[in-house]
Amino acid sequence: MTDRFVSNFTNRLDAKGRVSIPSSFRAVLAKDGYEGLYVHPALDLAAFDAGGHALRKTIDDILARFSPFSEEWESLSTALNGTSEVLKIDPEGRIMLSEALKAHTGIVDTVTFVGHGHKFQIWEPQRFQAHLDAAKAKLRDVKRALSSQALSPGGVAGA
Amino acid sequence: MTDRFVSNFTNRLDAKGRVSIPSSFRAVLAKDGYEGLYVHPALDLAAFDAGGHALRKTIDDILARFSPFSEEWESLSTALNGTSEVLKIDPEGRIMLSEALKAHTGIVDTVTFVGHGHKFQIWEPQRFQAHLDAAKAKLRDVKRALSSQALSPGGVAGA
DNA sequence: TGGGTCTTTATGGGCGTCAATGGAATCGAG
DNA sequence: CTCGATTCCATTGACGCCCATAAAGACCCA
Repeated sequence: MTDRFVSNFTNRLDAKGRVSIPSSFRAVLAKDGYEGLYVHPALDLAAFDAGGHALRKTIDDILARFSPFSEEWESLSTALNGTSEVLKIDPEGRIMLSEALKAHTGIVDTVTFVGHGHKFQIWEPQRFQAHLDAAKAKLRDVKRALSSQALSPGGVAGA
Repeated sequence: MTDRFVSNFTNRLDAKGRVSIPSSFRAVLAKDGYEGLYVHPALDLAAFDAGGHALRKTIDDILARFSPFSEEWESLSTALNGTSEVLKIDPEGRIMLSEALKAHTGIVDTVTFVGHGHKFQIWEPQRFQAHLDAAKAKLRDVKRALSSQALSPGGVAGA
């Protein structure tokens, strides 16, 4: 139960710009053992990816698929490594959002944390809602494709 | 007998918004061994799917088909991981329904639990009744198709 | 088979604990 | 000394855990 980021939570920034990481996410991070919170802008989205060692590993794995001299490697590494930050987590489990993070996400005074298994994302609530609606539509398509192959997520139960 | 969710039960929410998971379902969950109750909205139904490891695995399997950081992975994970929740089960076998769950299902003060083998569904009783009627009508069609099909090999299309 | 009892399950409520948040105090670099 | 950052303490409300009760059913026995 405490080894994956799931669900979504919306918390408020206080006057100093601090915001609490949801308790269940903190539990996952504690297990992961990373010092601080590793974050980088999500590719093509107005969100940040966040996590610990598990997230770092997926980044390294992705980069390992390309030759270190290729253009793909260069641009991916720039996006994933070059613009990442490590946010400090205070004793109450709060973080301070950098200006870059707020600018990229459009966050003003409310933050939505979205679980993605090995990582989670940081969104401005309204933008997340829009993104979620789009994702649901996409899931419908994929589900239709998959169900013709006898594997369905939330549809008819097999036996 | 205790490894599949079967039958349906209707229980009431108490003043604190708690509701008892049917005893026979608790027995299945205990066997599954998952900590808490894993739930996510059914895509095209006003219901939630609920279960343990078995349900969780169907989601992981779907995501495993895509590469992390791909657009497909992102949106599927948003819809699946981002809207899943892990509800705590109290010592009496009760859960608290989240606001998201109540909103999606239309549940106010009564809940219907419906067994689906490896998972079960959570419904607002009236809506479930309507859904059941529709399912029965559909079943008649399937039976008719089956009987007029005599004994030829091959499968019957799913829902 | 009928009656009585014990067990289980659903449900209600009290209370302590923790999480989210706010603000004060402390620290450190310039 | 001052500003910003970091840690420490306080508040409030939600939630988890404990115990109580009622109703239903299982079980036992004559």
